[in-house]
Amino acid sequence: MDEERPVAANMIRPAGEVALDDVDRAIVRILAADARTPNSTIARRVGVAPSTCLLRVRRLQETGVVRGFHADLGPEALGRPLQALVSVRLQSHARAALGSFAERLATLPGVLNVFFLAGANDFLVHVASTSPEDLREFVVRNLNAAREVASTETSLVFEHVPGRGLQPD
Amino acid sequence: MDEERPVAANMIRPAGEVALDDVDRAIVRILAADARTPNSTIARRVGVAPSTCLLRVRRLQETGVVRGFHADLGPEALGRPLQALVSVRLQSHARAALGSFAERLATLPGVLNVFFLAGANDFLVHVASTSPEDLREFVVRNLNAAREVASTETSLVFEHVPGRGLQPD
DNA sequence: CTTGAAATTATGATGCA
DNA sequence: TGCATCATAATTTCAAG
Repeated sequence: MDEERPVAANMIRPAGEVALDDVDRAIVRILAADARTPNSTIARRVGVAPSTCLLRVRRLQETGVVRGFHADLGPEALGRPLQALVSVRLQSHARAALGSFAERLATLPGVLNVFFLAGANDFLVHVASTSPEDLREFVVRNLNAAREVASTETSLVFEHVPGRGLQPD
Repeated sequence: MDEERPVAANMIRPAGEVALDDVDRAIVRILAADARTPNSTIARRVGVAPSTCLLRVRRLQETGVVRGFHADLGPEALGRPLQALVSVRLQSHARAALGSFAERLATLPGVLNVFFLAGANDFLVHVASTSPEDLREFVVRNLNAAREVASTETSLVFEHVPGRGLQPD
């Protein structure tokens, strides 16, 4: 009696800014801090009825304010204590295949983010590795060995400080 | 009768890798995909009793495999459609204040991440802005104007592809 | 690890401003 | 339109086996 949750059948395209009132903003803040907070608790904290709160949360999802809820995993506990940012410069003729190349990168184990960068005409790969050897092999095998890649530059991440992010005031 | 949830009184420091069995890995995958999946649904999908599943989830939190659950917010819907990565190089004498400087940066609206980079002896700020003017003002006011900062280099993010991340096979 | 039962929560229908 | 109340189904949670 549950199986697949439709989540949001008619998702509004995240084209423009969505108007939020104080209740919406409070809900967003709570869900950003702890996505598993029960609906009834959110309702009480923001001062509305649970049914109203449920409607608000669903609307926030439908309007693209909330795109999803995810567990935040600990890299060290999962055996990937070493993070790096790898800046990649492509061959000037290989720009066409950029999309599919990055898509493939994004599916590799340990790849946290891929950023396409405008301006420098290259991209940045954020990766978590099990060891320095693993990192080196990742860069050599998946980046340097690719025909599309002209050069790479690897920077070790000494510390990662999550910002306050997108939370509304 | 709920108020503050203690979450994990005796949190194990994320010093080393944690051994996971198939059930743990399946739970992690489900929570990474949708952190609001009901415990009973997780239990059925991974093939254990709900009470067992609840214990597993709590252990995953205590051991640092799961650090938290967060709503994924849409930058466009929240009025910050423009993302950038700003590489910052510090004055060679200002390294001591690096920590507090980055801490302060991380609390500014729109700052998604701050990465301390070893090797290049500088750091990278991932920021979401409301407009090009807003981005420019952010860089000038919070970075260039700081005494500690020697130089910055801003790259616009053309597209952000989330990787498969840390999910176990 | 499971069963089972009590407390808590989610959710939709309905009525009110 | 937006919200609250209420009733019912589902879930969480813990004690025992």
